[in-house]
Amino acid sequence: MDTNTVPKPNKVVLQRLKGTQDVLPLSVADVGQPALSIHLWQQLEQLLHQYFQAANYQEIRTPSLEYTELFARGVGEATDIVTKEMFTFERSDRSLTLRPEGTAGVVRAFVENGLSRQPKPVKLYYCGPMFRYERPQEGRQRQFHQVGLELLGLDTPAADAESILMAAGLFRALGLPQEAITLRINNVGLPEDRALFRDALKALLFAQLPQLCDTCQARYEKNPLRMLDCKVPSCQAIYRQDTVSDFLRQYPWPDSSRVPFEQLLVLLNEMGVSYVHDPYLVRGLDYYTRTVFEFTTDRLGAQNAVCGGGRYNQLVETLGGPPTPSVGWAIGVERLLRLMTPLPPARLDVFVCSQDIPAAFRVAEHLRAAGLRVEVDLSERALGKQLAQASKRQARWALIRGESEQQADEWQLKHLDRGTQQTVASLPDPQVFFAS
RNA sequence: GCGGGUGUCGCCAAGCGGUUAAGGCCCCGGAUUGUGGUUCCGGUAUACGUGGGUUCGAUUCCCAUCAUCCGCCCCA
Repeated sequence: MDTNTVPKPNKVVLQRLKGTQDVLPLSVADVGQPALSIHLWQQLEQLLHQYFQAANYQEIRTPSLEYTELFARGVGEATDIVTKEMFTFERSDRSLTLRPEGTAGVVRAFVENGLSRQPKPVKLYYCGPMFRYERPQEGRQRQFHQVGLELLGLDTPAADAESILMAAGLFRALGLPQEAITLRINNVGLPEDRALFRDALKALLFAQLPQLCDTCQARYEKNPLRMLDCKVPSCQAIYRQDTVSDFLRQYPWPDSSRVPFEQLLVLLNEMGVSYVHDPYLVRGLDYYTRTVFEFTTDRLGAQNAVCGGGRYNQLVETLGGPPTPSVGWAIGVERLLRLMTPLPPARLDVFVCSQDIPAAFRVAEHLRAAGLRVEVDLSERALGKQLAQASKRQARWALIRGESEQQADEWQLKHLDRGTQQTVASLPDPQVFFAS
């Protein structure tokens, strides 16, 4: 470091934090650009609430800030998220963290507010910002958003199936091309069974341990299943050899870990949901039991996961609640938005050009009450200028009032696409005059 | 944390050692003191990311730094 270089006070405080985004409105003319717009966001949100509520899921909103301990215990002490990706700070000798994912907070609220006493299953969904301290790149931000579903209090193949169907159905409802999305699914067993599975896997790989990368060697001790997720080619070569692959595919899981998963696959087949049973699929969060799944796409660059989830039968207990087997998933909203096709935005119906401001406000209120989108020109400029504004804003109609109209208490109604114009009353009938 | 690319007005973008640092879009005004979308004219702006170095002279070359984008890792 060059010690005689004194960094000058800069504009940093006036900039967005790295990895955060402003979501901006786009004008009608801008739509079609790939930029993330508030317009597309609203399109998603509107459909989202309707979609979940149609299946009787209730929205839950939990704080963005929680005690650090919640995530340490909920997500898992050894996970990447907890060890290196959390925004954590100290306040009044408590450690606080901006939530890196949604499930832990939802489960905390479920326990704290006694939702565990409601009839099971409790069906919840959420949508909100999450925070992870990572290097930003395409499809990855430090503040991003997730839509999540949690189905609490039931351990049936049907519950797993519904959660997956809800995700797949949401993609369909949002108009995503089906061929762009792949469902991958796997069984990681119940904890007590997974311990044996893990030991068996370690025994199988023991001989090749020296050939594995450093990360894999560390995972061999701490979290052997995550080894399978390794991207290093030399490691993958080892994991993909027949002995390992056959082991994964043919591992004799006890009935309690195996049967419900097989029933789930039958249900998915029955429902015509296509999936890939990927024995190498493992997930980075510690709380999953038995079913894990992921929806991936090939259209988003390196960040190919759009939805991840699975069953978590012990998390609620871990966080101090009664035994509550549950299943859930989360979708990355920004990634989802990039797969969506924007609808044409609603167009401005009426632009009111007048220097008689009270009359302009009155007619605007009148027409808005009928559901029209109406804007009043506030510039007090010449009518020609105001009309130019009407065009720039791509309004369908302009209501024009100059001196003579003010005398007669009427408006000139101009259809801006056709150029036709007629005289209307001071409060024209929306049904009659703004029909087409 | 580790690689690679890129930084010139709000946006796009020329200049690549000596320029009043082009041009286009947007915005504002005028032609048109009451009628738009076309056209013509004019106008606003702390624009060369920041700090050093080389040089008589740096937007241009070198170094560092910051920001941003893409990739690794990880995840949604």
